[in-house]
Amino acid sequence: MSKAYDVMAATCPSRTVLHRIGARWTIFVVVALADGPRRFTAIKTHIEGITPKVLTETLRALESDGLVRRDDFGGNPPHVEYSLTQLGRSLLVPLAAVREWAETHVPDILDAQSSRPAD
Amino acid sequence: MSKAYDVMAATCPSRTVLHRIGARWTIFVVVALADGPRRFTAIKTHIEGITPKVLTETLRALESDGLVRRDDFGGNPPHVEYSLTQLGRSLLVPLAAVREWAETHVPDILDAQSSRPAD
DNA sequence: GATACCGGTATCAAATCCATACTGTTGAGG
DNA sequence: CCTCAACAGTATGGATTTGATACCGGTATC
Repeated sequence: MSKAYDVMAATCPSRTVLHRIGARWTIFVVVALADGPRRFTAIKTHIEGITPKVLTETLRALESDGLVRRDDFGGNPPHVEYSLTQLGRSLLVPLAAVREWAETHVPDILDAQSSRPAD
Repeated sequence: MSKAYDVMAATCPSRTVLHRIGARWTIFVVVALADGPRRFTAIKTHIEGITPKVLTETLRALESDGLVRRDDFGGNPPHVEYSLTQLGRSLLVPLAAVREWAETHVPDILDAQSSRPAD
């Protein structure tokens, strides 16, 4: 079985995909939507420190990639819900693993940053 | 077992860690080193389109985080090898999954980008 | 002498990110 | 009526990151 796409090739579409995933806030947003739909403000509150501008951009990008769905319930005050699509949920699997890795290995990295490399 | 670190907390060190992982080229470099040590130029060639400046920065960052080791064999022409540390190899596991996801789901995303979102 | 190899730097422009303030609409409180 | 808050964002302008391109030193080879 040969691969149809190779992330290392400059012209491969998978490169674009990976860059999107690697965008600064993508992983946070996807993980934030892991437990179900959330409203804009809820996401913003949940992901501490994200600015509305960047959150909007990230959500729009994820939406156009088909990872996130935006449901506007209209009315007032505005009511918009964001949720992961099927595709988004499938991405959640590897991203949750990355998040877990990050939370698990914080001490190792803090350690490495403050000491001489040994390994 | 409760979590010691929470990526969603603005002040949590895991946030920094995750941002590093999410840095534009980190995943490419880590994956590029998956099969063993490589020299600077080899990495640069392998990851098409990365510039030397960015590669240097990424490698230095990964090195200071203890994910990559830099071995300088001196001599001339220069001979420097980069390899994953134990910690780096452990990160490879989730990152390889992300890479795989990217390569697998390219069609879905291209599709979503060109059509109206339907979920 | 000219050129290539290797592992990077230097320089400057462009894209992205961040902090902060502000918008429009409507309902509630006074 | 006037003011304020809630929600989902925009606008602005500056800081940070990224990227493109050129260049460096030392050796070996042509």
